[in-house]
Amino acid sequence: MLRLSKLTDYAVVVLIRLAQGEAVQTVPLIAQSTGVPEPTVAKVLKSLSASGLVLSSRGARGGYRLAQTLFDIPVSRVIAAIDGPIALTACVEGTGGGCSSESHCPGSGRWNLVNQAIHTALSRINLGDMALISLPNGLQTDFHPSDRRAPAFENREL
Amino acid sequence: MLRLSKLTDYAVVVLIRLAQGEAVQTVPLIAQSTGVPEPTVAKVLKSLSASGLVLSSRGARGGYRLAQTLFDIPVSRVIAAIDGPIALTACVEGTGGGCSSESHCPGSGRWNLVNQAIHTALSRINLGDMALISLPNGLQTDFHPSDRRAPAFENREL
DNA sequence: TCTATACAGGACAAGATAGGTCCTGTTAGA
DNA sequence: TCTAACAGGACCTATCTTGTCCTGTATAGA
Repeated sequence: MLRLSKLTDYAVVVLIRLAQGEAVQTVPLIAQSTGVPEPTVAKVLKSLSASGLVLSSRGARGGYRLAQTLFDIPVSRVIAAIDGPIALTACVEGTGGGCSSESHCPGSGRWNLVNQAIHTALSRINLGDMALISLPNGLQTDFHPSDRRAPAFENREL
Repeated sequence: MLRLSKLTDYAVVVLIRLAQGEAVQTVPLIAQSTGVPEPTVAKVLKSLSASGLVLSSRGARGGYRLAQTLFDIPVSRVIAAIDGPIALTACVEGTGGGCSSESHCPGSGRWNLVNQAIHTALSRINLGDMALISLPNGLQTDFHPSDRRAPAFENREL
């Protein structure tokens, strides 16, 4: 199975949660509302913060908030933030090589075509699309108004 | 990193090898020419045989051969043969559910959009394309003539 | 200035999974 | 009948992911 780490799934849940309710939310609050364990939420948010997807503020009244709207975050960025560069195998340009059977390998660029196709596909889907699909209708109005660009999803084509 | 199993990579190597040289090839022969360990080649070929991508014949003079040309095998079929259905997470329709935090999960169909996009992308790339990219020019004429559909790759668009 | 709050950045252990090996049985050609 | 070669498992090991914990640092408010 083509596998994505659970942490990436959690990251999507957390980001969608951040788009709801208070602008700035703490780790315990997010953990409680999403059901994801608190240390795991913290871990995910650290990665997202390092990638610039969320902004953090320390100290009392601190917490995390989205750096941009869900519709501006392609799925590929979330995956890259948590799992690193999107690449199907170790035999891919840019990952530094080191394949033990490189001499027998009929070409190091074999999977590049596939990687490009997947990256393109993932760049076309944003978290706003995913949130709209996953949320019950009643909750869709719970988005922070500034996080909603009306035409973005209605005329969106995959 | 969005990871594909090594076995899938081996499967592609083995399938491309099967398109070269003798029509029927044994496991030891393929292992020798590809550098992949013999037991691993056997394991991969069993899976490919079960999926109908290769045909097996037992007994002396037996071995494996391609069931169809490389250009008729999309990458998605190889991945499905080795790794099972293409699905990014456990929370996907058709995998039977069982997610422990399903009650908190804001929508089980969240990743379906992404899965569909990836599946579409992978269905558009076939092993013939990959073989042409990965092989040195001198070896490209080493394909079995019947495995080559001239217009297929020259005008192919991703 | 002090204290409580909350993130930052690691280290680490347990469980799951993939990768690889081996064994026995079955089939088919010589 | 013998040998070559695939079929179908079981099984072990190494690696990776997941989840947890600890210590340090920054900030707001009293």
